[in-house]
Amino acid sequence: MSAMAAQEPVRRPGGRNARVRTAVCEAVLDLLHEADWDDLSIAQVAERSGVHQATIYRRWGTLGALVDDVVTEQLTRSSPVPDTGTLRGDLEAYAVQVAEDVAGPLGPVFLRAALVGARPEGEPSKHVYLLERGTQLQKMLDRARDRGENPPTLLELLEVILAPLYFHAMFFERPTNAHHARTLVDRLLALSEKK
Amino acid sequence: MSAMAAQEPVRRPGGRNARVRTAVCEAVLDLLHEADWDDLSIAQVAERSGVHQATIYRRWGTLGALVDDVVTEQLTRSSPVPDTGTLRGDLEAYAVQVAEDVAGPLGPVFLRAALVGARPEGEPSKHVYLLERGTQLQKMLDRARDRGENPPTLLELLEVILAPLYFHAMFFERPTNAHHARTLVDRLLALSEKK
DNA sequence: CGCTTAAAGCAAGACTATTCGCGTTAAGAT
DNA sequence: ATCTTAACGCGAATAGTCTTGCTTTAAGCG
Repeated sequence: MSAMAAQEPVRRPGGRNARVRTAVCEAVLDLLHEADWDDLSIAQVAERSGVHQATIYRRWGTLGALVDDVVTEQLTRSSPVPDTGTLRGDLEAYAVQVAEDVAGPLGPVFLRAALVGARPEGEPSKHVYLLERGTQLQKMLDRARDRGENPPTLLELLEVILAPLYFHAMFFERPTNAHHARTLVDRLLALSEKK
Repeated sequence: MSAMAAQEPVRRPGGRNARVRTAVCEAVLDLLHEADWDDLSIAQVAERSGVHQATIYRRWGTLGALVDDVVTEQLTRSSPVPDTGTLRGDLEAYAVQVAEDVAGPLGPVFLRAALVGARPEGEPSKHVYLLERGTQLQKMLDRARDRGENPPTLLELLEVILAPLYFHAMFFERPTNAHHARTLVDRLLALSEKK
């Protein structure tokens, strides 16, 4: 559950930067597993993490920005883009991975965070996260092309696989499962073949 | 912009029910057009609508529930399910409609509302809205089948058309347009043909 | 037309969330 | 080892949100 170890002697200037960050992140994740975003408060995070409220306000500003930061980092670290040797293999591994993420407790939180325009500065924003991920996925598709396979475009991948998985997480009680993920992969590959 | 006229002599018991509701709804929509959800407050809605804060708190409880209520009603009243005589025609009309809705100022708000578990009681919830809409769409598909066409399933429709449109609204700056909507319809029909 | 009653208005007060000034701590540099 | 400084901890001040008791209004009804 708590995947981030304290990386003691790091970070740039003045303060005991990193320690605070990991403590806060852990607290947020913990609390998010115990209750909804709506039940979360900065006061709560402060208490749980042992970091003073004022510090959290100073570093993140709002609850939205904090959650966004934490959740994005968490998801980014979790799923590496697969490289199984076949397009189908890659796609299935990726789809199942996403399905799991999105079905987990952080799934809805992540989606909601994407809709909250609350980043400290003009910083990152969901789009950049998506772009980074997009770049990796593009490489995956390129590999397939290099092998002589006939991969879909990145946009098709996003629309046919990612979008439905997110959609389920938003509107259906039981979001997704591996079988569903595989159905989506079939659909995407069928599209590519047709062309 | 303000689509709801005051329906004076209606509603059930005691109070001057309807007048207040429409005033509040209008205020919320106005304010939502002017700024983000995050900048919205109940105090603001009270001032703009001329309805007292306490009244709003008593009737809706939270900002989330209020926005959810207003936005859902708004979207529900807007788009009727089309009946053009052909499956393709229906699908295109529907897709373009949704694309417009979701690209408008209320699009992101609606999506966000779907992720906020803030309904007064255990009442409606997004799912019911979706179900209602789903029923209508199912009828549309049934009509196509009765005409001898080969329509997709409702789930396929949702996944191939609705999900990508929502996805774009969430993660891309320029959400969608009619052309994109038509591409999605093509994709869906291609899937049906294959089977 | 005059009751009954649910819902609205109002204002005070409780409760939270957010900001601020100031003293303290420790990371990185000399 | 000492110095510098950004970031932290703390408590108090401020601002904003939400609740509550009481009074008033008007919809529906006899």
